[in-house]
Amino acid sequence: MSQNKDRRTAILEAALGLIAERGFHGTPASLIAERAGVGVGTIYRYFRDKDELIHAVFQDVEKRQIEIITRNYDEGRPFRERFVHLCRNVYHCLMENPLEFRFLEQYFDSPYGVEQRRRLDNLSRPFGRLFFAGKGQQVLKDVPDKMLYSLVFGPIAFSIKEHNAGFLQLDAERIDLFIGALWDAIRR
Amino acid sequence: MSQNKDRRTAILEAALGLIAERGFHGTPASLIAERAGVGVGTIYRYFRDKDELIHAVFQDVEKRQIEIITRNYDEGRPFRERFVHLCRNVYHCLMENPLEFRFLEQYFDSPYGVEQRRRLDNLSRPFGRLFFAGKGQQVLKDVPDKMLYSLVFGPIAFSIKEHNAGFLQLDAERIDLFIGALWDAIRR
DNA sequence: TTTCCCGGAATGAACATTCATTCTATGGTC
DNA sequence: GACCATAGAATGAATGTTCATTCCGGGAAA
Repeated sequence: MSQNKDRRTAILEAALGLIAERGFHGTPASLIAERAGVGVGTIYRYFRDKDELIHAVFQDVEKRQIEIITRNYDEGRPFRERFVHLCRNVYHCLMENPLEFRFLEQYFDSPYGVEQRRRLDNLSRPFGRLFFAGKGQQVLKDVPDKMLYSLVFGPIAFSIKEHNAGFLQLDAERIDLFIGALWDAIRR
Repeated sequence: MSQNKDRRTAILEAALGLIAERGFHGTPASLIAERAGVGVGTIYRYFRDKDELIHAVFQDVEKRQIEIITRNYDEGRPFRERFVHLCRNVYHCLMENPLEFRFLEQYFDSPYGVEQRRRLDNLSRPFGRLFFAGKGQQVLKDVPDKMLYSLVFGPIAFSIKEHNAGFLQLDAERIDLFIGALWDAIRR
């Protein structure tokens, strides 16, 4: 019973790690099976085919991320404070698990993820509410939400890539510096 | 003589288009040959293997982009004006050729492009000089160049993706609105 | 015994790459 | 000009490899 759960999880984790490291190309089912400590055939007991496996990995990752992003989030706090909190959480959860980040990168920019592009909205729903309120209170620039998303997520994703590639050291202080700049970009 | 040039070019263009549309996976050499109006074997006359072809496509695209970005660029103009000019050109050249943009996206976020990540520096060298001057004159935030890059290229890339996916209409006016926000993010 | 789950060898499809052969262009000879 | 010889480019069928997926023998649980 929990054996099932464990195997499935092992396969998902192996796939996540391998795909993050080697891309979709470079990770044959045989490798996934090997790292998961499982026979090749077993993969097909849990997932119809490789595509289904990959989408399952995505959903798994997404679920965890949403959980982290909204952790300790209090809609009652002042506006800027909420923004900083959310951004910190985003940085946190993307930097904490570089594997997940690399997987998401690949996923969204590949045919797999194109259909799911809208799902980004899930990740950013709390931001959506924040932006709505902010525009209403004339705190934020009065531009389409998508523009605000771009101004916030664009730099975050870009900077984490640079960080992971070793070109930019991102410590807590730098991150707050960044978030300050993001705020400057979206504030009225 | 120019026949050679033409064939090579035809192969590069076919590869660019197909990879942009279908990803690295989905484009076998046979398809590239077919679209280029060329025998499969011919590809291997011009490129050692598929990897070399893909890197060649990248270099080709990069060259054209640099040319466009620095077009009509006058280092003598005032600071903010230069910034706006460069940003407009970046938007312009990335939006003008969605195929090239999609190719670059895939390339950079795949094992192919990781080793070339540094090359982004080529694309952004004029920005580098701008940032250096701007920090010296205390016009820009005194943070690492990579942070400034992230604050500028991150939103640009992100917003163009949204545009290409049909979620955000980007006309000249919007673009200038964007560039204004980018400026707010990096200015002191 | 029956049922269910595993592993991993076996299968076949999809590809990248090669290479024997066919073309084409050039220039020398009459 | 007509003819031929040669070099080197182009071709695509053939090859070998790499997978995703299937299948079957074996063993654990019931």
